[in-house]
Formats: sequence, C-alpha cells, structure tokens
Amino acid sequence: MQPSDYETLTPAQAIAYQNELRLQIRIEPLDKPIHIIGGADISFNKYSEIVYAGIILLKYPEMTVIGHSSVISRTSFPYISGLLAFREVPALLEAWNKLDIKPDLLVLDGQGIAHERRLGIATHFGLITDTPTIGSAKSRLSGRYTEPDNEVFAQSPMYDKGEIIGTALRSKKNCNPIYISPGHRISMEQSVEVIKNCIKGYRIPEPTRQAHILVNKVRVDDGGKDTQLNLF
DNA sequence: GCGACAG
DNA sequence: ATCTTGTCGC
Repeated sequence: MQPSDYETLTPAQAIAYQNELRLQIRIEPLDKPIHIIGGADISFNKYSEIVYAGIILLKYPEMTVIGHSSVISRTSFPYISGLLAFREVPALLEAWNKLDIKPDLLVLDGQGIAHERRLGIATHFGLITDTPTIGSAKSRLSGRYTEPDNEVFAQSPMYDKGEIIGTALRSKKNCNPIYISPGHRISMEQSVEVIKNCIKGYRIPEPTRQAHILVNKVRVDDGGKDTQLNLF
C-alpha cells in the first residue's frame, strides 16, 4: 500500500490497514541523540481539495529554524475522526521527500499512539518513513485522564483499555493542556521530555508552531484561490 | 440508543 | 482545519 493510493480506500479498508500497521509499532528509547528536530503541519481552504503541507527543521534544543520544505498538493480523502493520516500523510510525505536533510525526530500535529487503534498520524508517518516521531495534539481523541494542575509542565497520564497511551501536558499556565504521545521509535517518557524542551512560551511546541506558521503563509501566498467566499 | 469525535 | 472582532481573564 502506497500513500498515493490512500484516496482509493474506503473507510473500512483504511481501518483494516491500520490494524495491519499497528503490528510494526515500536515504542522504545531513541537510538540516537537529537540534533535536528522537525515539525510538520497542513493547511487548506474550507471546501477545497488543495492542501498545503510543510515541514520545518530546527536545531535541538536551541529551537533555531534552520530549514524547511513545503508543497502544494491535493487530497480527496475526507476528514474522518480516526483516519486523519489517510488525508494528510500523502502531502506530508511529498514535503518530506523534498527535504535536503532529514531530521532526527519529527513532531506532528495530531496523535501518536493515543488513538483507538494506536495509529494516530504521528505513528502512521513514523512507520512509513521509519523515523522517530511524536504526536502533539491540541485536543483529545481517545483516552481518559484527570486534568493536570494549573502549573507549567504539570502532567497527567492518559489511559485506554488498561494502558497508558499518552500524556496530557500543561505547556502553559491558564491554557488547556496539549496531548503528547509517542509515534514510533521513541518512549513515552522521552516524548514528553523532548516536547518540554520545545516549549518556548507558547502553548504549542516550536516544531509544530513554526510548521503551522509556514503552511499558513504558503496558503495565503498561493493567492485568494479556492477561498470560501471569493467575490470577484 | 446516546454521546464523543485528532485536523 | 477554516471563517472572524471583540472581549474576558491572567
């Protein structure tokens, strides 16, 4: 199965594929130190199949942006909760292939194993590129947890079916927590540690925050094309 | 059946 | 996710 073929899958087939992929997930300590960390995100106009994907490269732990890649692509796979990867991975992979150098680890906007079948977009992308990944989501998909204290870096484990699948992390006081979960080839503890080192005063960690800024700029620069309301 | 539901 | 101004709270 190739990402370019995802758009031909039915939701049931996509779920079947996730159940195959989950057998290859490896939640284990990193095997190499991190020097360069990447952040990936997607942007698009409502009702449009055009998607803007981008990956930002930053020095770790300095969080200095040292490079990026972006691509304008399209997708016909709809957004379906639990199947986000089938909609966004194809374009992200195009951006990934355009990078001159690959990061030692990639942070994606969404879940890692904090997913009903343990196949959030970060885990999915990590598996097909054989790269260490971390999922950093702005909202919860699955898992139960108690609200972490209102202090920076207060955290609370997320449980599902008897196992810990993620960590609700208070990245900024008075802000809702973010949901961290390992994607592939990294441990739960290291995932949280790395993300903490990527927080620079904002609720969102620098990798995905910078990636979001990048793809939004690419979308706006692409012109007022495909906007919801475009008079004239 | 009802409520939840990444981006 | 995107569309959007002001506004409440720390």
